[in-house]
Amino acid sequence: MAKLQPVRGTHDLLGEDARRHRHVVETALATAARYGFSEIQTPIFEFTEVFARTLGETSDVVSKEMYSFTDRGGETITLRPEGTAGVARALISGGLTQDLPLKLFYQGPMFRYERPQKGRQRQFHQIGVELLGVPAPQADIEVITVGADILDALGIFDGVVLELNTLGDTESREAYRTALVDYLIGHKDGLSEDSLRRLEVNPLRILDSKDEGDRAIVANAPSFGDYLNAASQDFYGTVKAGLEAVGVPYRQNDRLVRGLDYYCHTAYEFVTDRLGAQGTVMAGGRYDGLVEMMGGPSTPGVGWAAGIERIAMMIEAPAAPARPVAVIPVGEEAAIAAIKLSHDLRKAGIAVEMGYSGNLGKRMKRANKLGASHAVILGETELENGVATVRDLDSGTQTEIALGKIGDHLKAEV
RNA sequence: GCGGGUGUAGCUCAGCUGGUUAGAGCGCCAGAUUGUGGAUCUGGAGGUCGUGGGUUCAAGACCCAUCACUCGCCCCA
Repeated sequence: MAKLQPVRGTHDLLGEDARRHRHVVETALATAARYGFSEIQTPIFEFTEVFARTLGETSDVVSKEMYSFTDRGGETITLRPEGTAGVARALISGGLTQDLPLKLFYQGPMFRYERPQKGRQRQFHQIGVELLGVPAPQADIEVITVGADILDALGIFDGVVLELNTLGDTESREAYRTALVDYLIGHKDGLSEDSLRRLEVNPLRILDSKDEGDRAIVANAPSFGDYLNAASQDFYGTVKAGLEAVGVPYRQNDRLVRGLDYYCHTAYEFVTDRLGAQGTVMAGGRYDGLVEMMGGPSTPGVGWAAGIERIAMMIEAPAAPARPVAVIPVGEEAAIAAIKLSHDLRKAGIAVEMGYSGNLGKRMKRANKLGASHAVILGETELENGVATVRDLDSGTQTEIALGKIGDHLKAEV
């Protein structure tokens, strides 16, 4: 470390960036609240097992991207790489299965040891929702709809496309998986190196390979739709009908898959072409097997997560904070009076800036730079008369106003 | 983890085929203006040219390594 610098893939957030970030979180939380979601904050670290068990030992996230360490008590701990596992753990350990159905919203930092890129950092932030305890497709519809509504509230819905697919129930998925592997083994010679590896680990993933050779083979592969049993078809049909009813457009994407075993039925992603290689803005699916896999009672669930940084890059800049009023003392005597006046005005709900040094000219200059709407000048002559000079910095006009009435005057002006 | 690009002041960048004291604009500080800002003018601060090696009489420029950012792959939000 030659120079003091932030750890690779981490960033400081300030000014407009911080405002964008906050705006995403607040908009999402407020929107989700209208759908009955309430916030849950789970710890930033969990026992490593929580993630290893749920994400699968073979997944990239678990096998090479986790920030894991042994703490001073000898426990194996991992900084959370995603939010669902922690929520599922909380459901089990907190006995929340008594309160089903549950609609939870979360937000916060996640950690993955990945190569940083635009829209991909090692510490990144997600918002997400989980709807637990509802086996019916109405839950899927509601979860996708709240996501769409959030993107709409953030003004980026027109920059995004909802891609939708179904993985069917376990029976359908196993049947398809077998058929797909049989087919792919027959074309083994033409598959890319990556896909040969996927064939072992996660064959469904080959469906969305970007390799041209793979694509040619995949084009003639058996179709998932042919392997869906009646129940799975019904389920998916209801989800689609629901989305149509609420007017959320979607694009069927047969190649959209989820790697992990506990995913079933609905899989979806809101994607964009505005962020380069990082096209996925919000993604999720149904995970009926997850809670049981973690050792809890069989509990269906559906949810999504979205990258705050990615969304923050897409939205319009949020409104800047309200313009402050600059309180300017002139001379020693006025200093304390100015502190009191500032305090009173702030108590009255007005944003006040009062510099720490400088003469009137310098303070005026600073007030201008801060974008102050008014300067409230408090000098000896004003003090004697119990007034302050209130100058409108846009028009340049100024009047003397009694100290007790300044708050009201300023509020009336704005 | 793999492949490509970039790295000069707080910011955006210039710096010719290596040549002597590294520049501009914006921003910052100060003064013109010791109770009145925005404009203008004047002056000033700020750079081990990402870092470490190497080649050369001479390196910001060339070579190697390394760090960071960036684009794509992998994976994913």
